[in-house]
Amino acid sequence: MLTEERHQLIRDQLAADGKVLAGELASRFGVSEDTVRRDLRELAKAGLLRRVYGGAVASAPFAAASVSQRSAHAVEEKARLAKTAVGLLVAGQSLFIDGGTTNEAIARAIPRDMELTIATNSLGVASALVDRPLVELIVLGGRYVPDLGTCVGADTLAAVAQLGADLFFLGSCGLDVARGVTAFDSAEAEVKRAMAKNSAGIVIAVTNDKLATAAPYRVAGADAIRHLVVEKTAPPATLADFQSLGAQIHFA
Amino acid sequence: MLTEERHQLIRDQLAADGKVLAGELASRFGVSEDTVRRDLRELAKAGLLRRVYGGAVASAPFAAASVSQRSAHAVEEKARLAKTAVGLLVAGQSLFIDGGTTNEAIARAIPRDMELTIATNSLGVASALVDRPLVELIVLGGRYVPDLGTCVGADTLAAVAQLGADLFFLGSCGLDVARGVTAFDSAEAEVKRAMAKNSAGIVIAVTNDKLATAAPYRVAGADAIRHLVVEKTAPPATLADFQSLGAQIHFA
DNA sequence: GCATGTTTTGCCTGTTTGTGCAAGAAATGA
DNA sequence: TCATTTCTTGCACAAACAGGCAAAACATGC
Repeated sequence: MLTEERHQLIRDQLAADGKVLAGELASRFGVSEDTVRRDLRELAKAGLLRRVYGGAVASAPFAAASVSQRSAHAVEEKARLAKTAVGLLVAGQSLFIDGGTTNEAIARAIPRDMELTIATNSLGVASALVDRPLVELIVLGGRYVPDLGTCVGADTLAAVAQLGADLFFLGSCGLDVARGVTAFDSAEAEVKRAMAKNSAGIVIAVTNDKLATAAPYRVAGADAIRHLVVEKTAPPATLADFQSLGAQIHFA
Repeated sequence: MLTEERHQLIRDQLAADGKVLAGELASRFGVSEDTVRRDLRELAKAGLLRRVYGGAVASAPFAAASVSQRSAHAVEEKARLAKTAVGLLVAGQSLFIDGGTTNEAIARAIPRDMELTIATNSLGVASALVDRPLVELIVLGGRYVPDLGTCVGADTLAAVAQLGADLFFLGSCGLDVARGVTAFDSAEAEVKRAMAKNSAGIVIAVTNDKLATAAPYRVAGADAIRHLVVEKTAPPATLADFQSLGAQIHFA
């Protein structure tokens, strides 16, 4: 049996059942589980499936961008980043928080006994804050975009324009020294720019996979970042670049 | 069975039923309750559900403290009212839906295959609609009031003023023939009035305990009600009064 | 044919991850 | 209050994992 042949059969079963088991494939193909694991690893690297313990599942192409699907990814890391990020907060501050799973983790990590004013266009962030009695929550309405989990558009921009904040927790889609902070969506980037304009400092918390990557729409230059919260394992060279542009680095 | 698979099934049931029981899941998956508890703990950590004693519930704003206390009340009745209320909808319509547990039940009851434009100031309603791909959702932002589960204030009013709707699902606090539709909160009443003004017809769905009661702030006269959805056990005399003022009565 | 280098595969190594069990803590309901 | 259920924590075991290694199959050049 050819390697290519196995790959095709794996993809077929994945399309039919939505999942495959490593052991099952091994006995079906008459090869060792190690070989199957290698196959799965390769296919995962090509983005054709998502590897999980015991096998693999279909890498939902449509829902990949959707917030609900993403949030299962790198939960631990994001929780650690969130914990460090909330350490930057001072009681009484006012914040902008936009969308993204990292920002939702930050919202959940905000201590219940801290008095804050928080404006957000993310329903996920808003939900996380509804039962915080000391948080004055301002919802930035507008047209809701399911893929982003946030509100965007003219209404959102108008609402942002009327507010100011001490800190802006910017959910970054891509972060690169040269290209700055970038987003995948034009309307989303516009809202982020408005928030950045009306806040005194920008805080960005990112997992390693966002570092040194860029998306089409520019939000702000790398020099606009006041605080950068990263994992301990982040590449030091990249961090040094951001630091030289004025960003304060915080390790989670 | 893959861990990932269990997580997905848990989320599916959560989306369908709004709750899951640890013991039930364990026997359904053929694993120990400890494993299910670990699954639930992980999903809760990712913010995908809210852990409760005995299982888990959907992590939506309607699980917030103030609202959840109410939502435990008369769940069955409200689900029936909701089912009848969505029967009034026609594909392509635009709606205002404001807060309240009954309106949240209505939002959940909206069929997934119906195309609608829905504007709401309730986070509970909004989160119930986020995964309806055919619903164009407009969030009416503003200052969030935890006790109400809705946004109110000048920003909300400004957003409402820019929109119009075919129907307005008015979450009523009190409903009396003489005093009309009334609310407990001044700012809340103001938003309701704005929505009523910009919509072609008002729909009110109420449980019996709201009938023939009144709250301090007046929203609209009883003659403004186009559709009134009530329980089968509602007092006929009261209903006759509303009917004589032009309301169409629908029994759940 | 022969030698060389590459690819694929299976096996072995230690490590990680998921699972069930048991004991103690916490929450619930009478 | 007490009894029961549910939950968390620590532990042990098995399954699954990545990486290194060597044998076999294959291609390439002489």
